[in-house]
Amino acid sequence: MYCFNSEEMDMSRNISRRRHAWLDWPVLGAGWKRKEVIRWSGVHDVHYMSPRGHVFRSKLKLVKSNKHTDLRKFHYASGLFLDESDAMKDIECPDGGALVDPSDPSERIGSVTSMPSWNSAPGDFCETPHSSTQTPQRRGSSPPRPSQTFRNPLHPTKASPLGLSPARQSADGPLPNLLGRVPPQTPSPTFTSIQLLAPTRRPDITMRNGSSLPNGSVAVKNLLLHQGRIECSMARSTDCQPRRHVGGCAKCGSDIPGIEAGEETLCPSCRPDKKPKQRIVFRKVGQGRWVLGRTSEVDGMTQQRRKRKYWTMQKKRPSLQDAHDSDTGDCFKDEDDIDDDEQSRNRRHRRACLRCAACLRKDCGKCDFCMDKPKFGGSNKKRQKCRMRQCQNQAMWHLLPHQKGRRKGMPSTGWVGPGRRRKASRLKPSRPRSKRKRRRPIWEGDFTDEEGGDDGDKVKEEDLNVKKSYGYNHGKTRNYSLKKDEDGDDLEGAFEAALTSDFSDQDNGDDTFVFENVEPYELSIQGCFTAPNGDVEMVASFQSSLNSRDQTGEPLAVDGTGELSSNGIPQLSDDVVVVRVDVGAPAEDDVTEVDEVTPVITQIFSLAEGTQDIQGSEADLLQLLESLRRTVLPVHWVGVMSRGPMLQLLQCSKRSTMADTTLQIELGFLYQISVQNQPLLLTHPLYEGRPSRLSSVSQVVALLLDLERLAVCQGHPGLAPRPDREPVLCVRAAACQLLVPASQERCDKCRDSLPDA
DNA sequence: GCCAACGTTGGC
DNA sequence: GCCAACGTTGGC
Repeated sequence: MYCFNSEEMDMSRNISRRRHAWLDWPVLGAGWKRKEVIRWSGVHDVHYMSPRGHVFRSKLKLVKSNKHTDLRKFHYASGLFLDESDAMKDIECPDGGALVDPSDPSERIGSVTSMPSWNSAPGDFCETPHSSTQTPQRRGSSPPRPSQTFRNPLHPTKASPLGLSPARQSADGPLPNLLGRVPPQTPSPTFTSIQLLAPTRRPDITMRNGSSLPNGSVAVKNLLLHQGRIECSMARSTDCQPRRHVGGCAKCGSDIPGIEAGEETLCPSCRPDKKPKQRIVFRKVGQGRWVLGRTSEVDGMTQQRRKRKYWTMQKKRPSLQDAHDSDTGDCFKDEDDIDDDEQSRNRRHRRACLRCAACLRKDCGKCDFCMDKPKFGGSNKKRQKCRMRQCQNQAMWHLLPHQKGRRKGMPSTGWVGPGRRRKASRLKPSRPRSKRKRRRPIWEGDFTDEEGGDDGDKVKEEDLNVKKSYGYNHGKTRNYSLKKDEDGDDLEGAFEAALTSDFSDQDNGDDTFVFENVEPYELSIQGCFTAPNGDVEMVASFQSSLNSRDQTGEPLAVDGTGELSSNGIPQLSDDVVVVRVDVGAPAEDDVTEVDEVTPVITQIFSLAEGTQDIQGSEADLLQLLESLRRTVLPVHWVGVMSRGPMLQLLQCSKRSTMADTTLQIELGFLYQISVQNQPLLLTHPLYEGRPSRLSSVSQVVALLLDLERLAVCQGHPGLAPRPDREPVLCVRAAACQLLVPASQERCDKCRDSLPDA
């Protein structure tokens, strides 16, 4: 076994570092640099830097910025021109105008001053008779011949573990491409098997112009060898003549019908039957999530553990965690998790739930992040996702729309972002914020929500509540008239304006919405309206009407046909304007996903008088669901169908005081309310004066609105002493009422159980 | 090969 | 502590 000495180890490290360092790349001209980046996954990326420091990460960008230079034959990965004659033509003919860019001569590839003529360069290594003239090469009549050589002879060196893959490719002879074909010209295996495996030997590749190519790249070498443009140290030896095939199988030499001379491939017997079996298999198990091992190798326990680790990792990140997601699993890790966690840290997490309105919308094209994007004419410095597209549940806090106000340089017209937070007076809710929204209490066994609960987080959470609650109890009515977005996406416009309405500095600077006196109502994302003229309009004056359980006339019921009114919207009341938002069929995915976190109700309570008259069908529930989806629900309430069949209304925001509350409507529109899997007792005041069945949209909305005025009883801290800094775990009194008015922290029963009570 | 954007870092 | 800048990486 060969052991590296310290010098070789240092050199190897240097080589490794060099692969991430900028190297001069005179092929493109003086001042140009090139860098190879090897990703964690093993993928190689190549970047170029102009003399002015502009970095190009793709050939497209390179070409775009050098429109006057023909880079069609520039091999981006290797950094060389595939056809030397073309390269020389470009480089040697600056006066022809092809290279001249008066506007930016320093950026020009292959400018006169930067790249001397290959022919006249001192130390020209072209030693063949043809090297003094370009004619044969230009005409393409001469077969490729070694026209370049290493200035410094190479010496066989011991193999290094670095760069094994390309070396093996060379050592084993030419590898076929996907079609089983091999390059027509390959260097001697004797040479490649030793030299390309020796990263500790990095002799310079000397170009004709006398400049040295940094040859840390195996790809460069392979290309040069492939093109016959360089020679190995044994170039003078007859053993080092490029192996050439006239045609036929490159491995056994047999003729292959249909293969012309000069074209090489592998015969069927020599061609690999199939792709080699991967020794390491990553399986994609979800959006952005991968697991190691084949399906058969991943048992349920492993999946569970990996899922737990995934969320363990997520909990460490300062993000706004999705309400459902963080409820899964505990945060304990076993020893096996450590390595995987280390890997996980190296991977990026897609900060998108892919379900919220922000995730589903398109780039606004107006925020600072969009303006930074190259497609919007930006310089790509920020490289951030559109602010309006930042996930409401998982985005980094500082990227959210209201976190970035107008700054210098932002346009004064058009959308200017949500802006700075309003002055406190404008944001102040009608009652103390602490009473309006409370943090969820910590319950026994609940480890999901309270980590990092420092003051800063509290502030952020409050701000989040601000963000997610588009309306406040100002005692005013708001009329929204939201212009359709430029791309015609109603939802975008609605969401954008919904956000903007509360956070923009320009309360009246934008004519897309106005404020009038109306009872506030927290508009959910789905609560946007489309006017017949195509504009998105919203009139949020339905608080009173929706809340009127005893309003004159029968509450709007979903009729047997499920028909809507003439304008395609369910009739709620005269002062409610509802516009279709999502008329698609209930997404199965949604049902499935929400189902995972749906509390399991083991006991059914119903206000129906007796169970013998249960009537109705699943179709009735579906019609009710469809109507609910077309109407305005209190913020973040979502209706889904689940097994039973059962229509469930869930509060999707974990920040809501109703996060743990579920309204279930069963066949016959019998319903029940559960809080943290516990049924709300029939004696609860919430049931008073309420119909026994929720057969209409207005009844459902009214109940949800009433629920939003409540909060989950925080219980009382247990009697068991807790060490300092340990979270206080709450327990409930035996007869806890579960839901209390939002102004109260706990019900009477739990209050009586307080230690000092 | 290219784009999108996540996550870190250095300057302020 | 904030944030502009950008290295870096995942996905297509």
